[in-house]
Amino acid sequence: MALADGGPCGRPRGRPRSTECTAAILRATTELLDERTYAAVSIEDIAARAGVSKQTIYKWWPSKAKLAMEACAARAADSYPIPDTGTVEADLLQLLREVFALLRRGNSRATWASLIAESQSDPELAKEFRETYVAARRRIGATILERGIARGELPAGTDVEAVLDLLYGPIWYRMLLRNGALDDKYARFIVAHLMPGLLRR
Amino acid sequence: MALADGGPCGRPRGRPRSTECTAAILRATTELLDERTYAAVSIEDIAARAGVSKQTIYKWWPSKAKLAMEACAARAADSYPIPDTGTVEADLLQLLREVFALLRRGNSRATWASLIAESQSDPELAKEFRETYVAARRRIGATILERGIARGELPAGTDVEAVLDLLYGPIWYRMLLRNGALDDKYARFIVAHLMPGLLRR
Amino acid sequence: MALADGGPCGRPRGRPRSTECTAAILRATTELLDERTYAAVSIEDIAARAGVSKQTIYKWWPSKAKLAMEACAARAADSYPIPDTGTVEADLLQLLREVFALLRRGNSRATWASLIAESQSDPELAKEFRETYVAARRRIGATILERGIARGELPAGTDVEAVLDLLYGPIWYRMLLRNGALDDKYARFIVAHLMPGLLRR
Amino acid sequence: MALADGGPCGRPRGRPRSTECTAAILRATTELLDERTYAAVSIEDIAARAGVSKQTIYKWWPSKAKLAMEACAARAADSYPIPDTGTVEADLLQLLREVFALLRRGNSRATWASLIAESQSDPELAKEFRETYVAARRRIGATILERGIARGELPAGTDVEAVLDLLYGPIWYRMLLRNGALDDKYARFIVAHLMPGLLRR
DNA sequence: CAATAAACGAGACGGTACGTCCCGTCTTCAG
DNA sequence: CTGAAGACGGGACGTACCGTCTCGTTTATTG
Repeated sequence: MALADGGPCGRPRGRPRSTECTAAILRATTELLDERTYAAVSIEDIAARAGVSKQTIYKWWPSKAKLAMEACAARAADSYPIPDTGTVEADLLQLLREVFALLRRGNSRATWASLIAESQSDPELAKEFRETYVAARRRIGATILERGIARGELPAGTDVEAVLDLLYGPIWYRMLLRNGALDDKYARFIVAHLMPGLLRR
Repeated sequence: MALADGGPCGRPRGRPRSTECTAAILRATTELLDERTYAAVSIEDIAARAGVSKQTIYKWWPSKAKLAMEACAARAADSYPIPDTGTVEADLLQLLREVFALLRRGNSRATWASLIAESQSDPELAKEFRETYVAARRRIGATILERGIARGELPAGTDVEAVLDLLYGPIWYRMLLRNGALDDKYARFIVAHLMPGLLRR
Repeated sequence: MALADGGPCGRPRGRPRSTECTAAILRATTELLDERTYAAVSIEDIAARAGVSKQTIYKWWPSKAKLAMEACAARAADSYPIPDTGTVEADLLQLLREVFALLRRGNSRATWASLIAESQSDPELAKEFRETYVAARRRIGATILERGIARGELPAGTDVEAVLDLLYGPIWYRMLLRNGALDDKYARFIVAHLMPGLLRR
Repeated sequence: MALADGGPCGRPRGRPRSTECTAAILRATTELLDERTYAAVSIEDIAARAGVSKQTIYKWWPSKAKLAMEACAARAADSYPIPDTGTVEADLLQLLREVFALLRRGNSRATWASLIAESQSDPELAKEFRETYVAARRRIGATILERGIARGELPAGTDVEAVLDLLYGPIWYRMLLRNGALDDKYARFIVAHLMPGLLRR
């Protein structure tokens, strides 16, 4: 029991993975993605910027997409807490504002868009994208809605998953297809139009 | 006026553009996009399949993306009429059903997704995408909403553009990020939850 | 007759192969092989020096070895005539002198050595090497010997092929294993010691 | 004596493990060189086969070539005695037969060829090759010739070194450039044609 | 009915990045 | 301290397409 704790196969052998390397690679990736579009960033560019050999990158990441995803996600690591103001409406509004703020950092918006695209032709990537990043954000929305149901604010039969699609959909739509503003006005509009359909009649 | 009819600068000289060629290229593109992912289809593949030289493709289309977009759009050419049942709710429902049906044809869904991705790093493409294809669909929704306003079903101050974001957003969201079903149930869910926020209080 | 002359399959289609390219590649190869060792010359170096893309090289030559062989052989293209002085001894002496002179040009000696090595692990290359370059030189020696036999200078039963091995062997030996001088003295020594074993008793 | 011989795990304070290592590395090298061409064997392959880390190899051998040379030479370690039959002709014949026999073992022939090639671009290796392996074999031939001179069979002024070139040259020539048989017939031919030029007139 | 001009097939070409292989060096840990 | 395990920087490999560029051929219109 105590021993098994150490990992799957005991002590690591050989030279340990360099944390500096990992950091340099992620940093270089983030920088380059902020400077240019995803498509214009090559693995060779990243290697050069990070002062690392290509092989080291290929050793730890299977593709540019996975690397970009990780680099992009690291930015959102200092995760915001789940809003809890007392009403579903205020909670959702705050949630949207935080999401918008995140997407405004650097080139995140365009990068995420490219990753979504990439994931259309890479099922493995799509899976990770959905299960790790999309799911994480949905869980926050789900918590808010479930609290609303528990509180009696929303009806018991609410289809939480589907409501989340209505909540998040408009964000990605503007971001990907319309190149529209993700601002406070839009956040308020979404919530204002969603609430009447949600509340107990 | 009468002269302008022939084209921008008089009569065409030389050998006219081969319609067979154009058709063969579009057909080959459609076929290949149905067989593989967008990323796995190269211009050289298309040329080979169409029995055409690369140059001929480059002559008429600036990029694989534009070509794919045209091939994909041709599928929706036999365009549905704007629904007009008498109520906004029924109109919107029918609209969504028609959109869903289109996206189920062949590999359209994945291809559109890839094009959206591509357009993130190609402003020219993004512009065309937005102005031609997205706008065309939005106009239908806008017409429905405006009729509702005229009819007094919806309040006069309705922000039509923003409402359309709420309407179309959830579709693309499921399609791109969730890989979820675009079925009748979803169409009804969207409309049902949207209406309370729209109707005159 | 007149038509068949044009080639195996009529007119060549598409853009014709650039003779400038071919020349530039061979020139670059020769230059680089004179500057450095065979092992230190990469296809990428050659491409860079020739101002040509790697692909163009790979299109026409299957390997660095074949390219080097061709470049090296081009140097000996202005081929010397078969000596014909009247005696086998004088003919062979002149032959050796000419061979030595060729091997002294640029870095030929080291390059041929590397090609011989390479051909040990590349049967295709070995075949070409033997059939094209080695055979061409042996043919000259064979002619000299056969004239000697016809003239009655050498016995009728002389094993020409084996004698050629005795003639050429010592050259390559000095060149490859001993790094010894290929000078006039050596040429005379070889011939002087070979003749007694050859002449009619 | 008997105890020390015992094996790898006899004495706790016994011989250092390095001899086992050395043996394993040489064995692996020999095996791999017999299975594939020199070029197709990498240091990493050898390390893997020997169950040894790369570093251990680099610690003792500066290059794959040196290692291969040693492994290849080890095969000839059970060195044949210098022939001494009474006549130069018979001695040389026996010498050639023994050399041929050695070169027929495993892949020796191809490996030596590759080493010769490698030595063209590695002066350090060339030096060792010449001074250690080539010289060792030449010394045997030299001894035979010098005995012949002492015996009065060969003239006093014989240029031993140059004669050795005539003797060994044809071997390597067949081996490297002609891929021809190294058989008894060839041995007899070489000696038979060499002798008339050597013997006192 | 030429002459002209564009469309077209074929394919060579310069270029960029790919993902892989192996080199030789390094860093850590076990015995 | 030796040696295994293996991470790392580096450099070349051979490949895949890109988009451009000649060519020769085909198919219209125009003088």
